[in-house]
Amino acid sequence: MNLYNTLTKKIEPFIPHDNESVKMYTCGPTVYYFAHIGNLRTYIFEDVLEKSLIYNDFKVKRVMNITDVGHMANDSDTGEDKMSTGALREHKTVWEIADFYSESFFKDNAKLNNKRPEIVEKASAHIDDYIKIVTKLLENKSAYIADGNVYFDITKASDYYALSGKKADELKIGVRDTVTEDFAKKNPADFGLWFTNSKFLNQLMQWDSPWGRGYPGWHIECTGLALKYLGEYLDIHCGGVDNIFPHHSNEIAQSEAYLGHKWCGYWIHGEHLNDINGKMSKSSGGFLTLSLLEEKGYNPLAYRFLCLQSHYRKQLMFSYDVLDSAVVTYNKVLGKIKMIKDNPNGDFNQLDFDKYHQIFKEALADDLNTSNALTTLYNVLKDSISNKTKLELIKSFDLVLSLNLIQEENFNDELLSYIKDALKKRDIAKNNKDYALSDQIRDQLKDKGILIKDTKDGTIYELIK
RNA sequence: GGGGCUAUAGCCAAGUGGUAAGGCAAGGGACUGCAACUCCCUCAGCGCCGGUUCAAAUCCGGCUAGCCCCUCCA
Repeated sequence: MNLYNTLTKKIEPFIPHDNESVKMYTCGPTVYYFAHIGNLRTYIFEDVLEKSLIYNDFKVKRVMNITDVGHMANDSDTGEDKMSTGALREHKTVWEIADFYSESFFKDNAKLNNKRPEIVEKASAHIDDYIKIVTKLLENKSAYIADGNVYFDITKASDYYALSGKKADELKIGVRDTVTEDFAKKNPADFGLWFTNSKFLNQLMQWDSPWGRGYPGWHIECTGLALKYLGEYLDIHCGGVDNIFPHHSNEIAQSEAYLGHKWCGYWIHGEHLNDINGKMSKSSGGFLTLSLLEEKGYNPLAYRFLCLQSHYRKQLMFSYDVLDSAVVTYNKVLGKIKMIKDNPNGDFNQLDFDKYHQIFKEALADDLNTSNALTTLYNVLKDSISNKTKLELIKSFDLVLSLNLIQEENFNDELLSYIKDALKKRDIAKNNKDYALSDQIRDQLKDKGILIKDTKDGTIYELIK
C-alpha cells in the first residue's frame, strides 16, 4: 500500500512499525458547534483510509480524540443559527454543550457510514496524562515556566519545521494583532503546554496542576491520548491540512522530546472542501451541515459519493450543481445494482472475482485512488460476467466505499403478496390493452410507496425512499 | 512577506514519457401502449511560453490564474 506522507512529501510504501496492528491516530472534532460538511470530508477520508488498510490485509487500531477543552470559552462565534446555539449556551454548561455537539458529530458520521474509531476519548478526561508529560518535559529541559505558564522550547525539537516545510525566520508572528504576542516566550514560536495565566481568563474548564490551577495547551491532548492508547510508536497520524502547522508540528516536537526517539512515521492530511468563496468555515458564511443537506432532501451518502469521486489530497469545490450530479450518478448506480440483484443469473466465477477484486484493491493501495475504485465498480456493472459474481464484488467493494450499494428491502409477506397480486392484475390488464386499468394499478402501487419498472426480463419493483 | 497545492471537454475526474480512463450533462438510435429504467453510438489533445527527448498532459525553466497555510480551524 502506497501513501503520500506529508513528512517526506512523497508517496511511499506503507510499512507499519510492527506486524501486530497499524496504530492510527486521527484528530477529532472540537465540539462547541456543529460539524460542517467540510469537516466531515476529512472524516470520510480517514474512514476510507482505515477501511482500505483493512482491505489490504492490515489490522488497524484507531484512536480519535474529542476536543472538549481549550476552545469552549471566549468563542466569538459568528456562525449561523445563533438562536439555538445561544439558547443552548444560556441554559447549559460547557460540559453539556460538549456532549451535545459530540453526539451530533457521531450521528453525522453514522449517516455517512463512517465507522466509529475503536477508541474515542475526551481530551478533558486525561488531564493527569498531560501533567505527566509536561512534568517530564520540564525535567529534561524541553520546557520552561514563564509568567505562570509552561511553554515548550522549540529549539529542543530535532527538526521543528520538518513537517511544515516552513522556515523559522520567515514566519509572521502575531502580526495580525501584536497585542496578543506573548512576550513571556523565549522564542515566538514556542507554544503553551499548560496555562495558569493567559489571555483567556474566562476559561471555564480548569484543573489543579503542579504549576497552579489552569488548563492544558491545545496540542498536548493529542500527544497524551496517542501515547496512552497507541504506545510509543505511532504508524499513521491524520488530520486536515490546516493542522500541519502548528498543531502537528507541535505534537511531533513535544512527543519526541518526551519519548527521546522518533514517534510517528506517516503523516497523512486531507484537503479542504471549498465553496465558491473559498474555504468552508463559519466566518466565510458557507457553513453547511449534513442536517441542512438532509432537510433539502439529499441523502448523506450522496455526499459521501461526491467525496469519493475526487481525491482526498485535492481541494474539492462544493456546489449544489456538483452535489446534484453526484446524486444522479449514485442513484443510477443503485438502480443498476438493483437490477443485478433481482436477476442473480449465472454461476459465481472465482477468476472474474479475483480479477476485479485485485484491481479495486490496487486502486485503494495507490494512495487511496477512490476515483479509480469507483471506475472499477462501473466496469464491473458493465462487464458481461455473471450477476452472482457481480454481486459478490459489489459487496466486497462496499466494505470500503460504504455506500449501501446493496440495499436492504423490508418487504413483509403481506406487502409482498399484495404487490404480486397487483402486478398479476396489471399484466392481465395490459394483455387486454386496458391501459387505463394498468396505469391505475401502477398509481395505486406508487401511493403505497412501490415504484415499478417494466424491463425486458419482466416487471421489477422497489420501495421509494 | 514566506511556505505549499492546483490548473485535463459544459461539469466532476483518471492519467506521472509512447498516439487522452470513467461518470454526469448533451445529441442520435434501440426497446416501450405510456412512464421510468436499460442498452448501443457520438462528443477534448491536456492554462500560456520556451526547453529536453525519436516521443511530453506527463520531465526542466519561466509566466498566468486560483486556492490553502503562516491565527482557533477538518
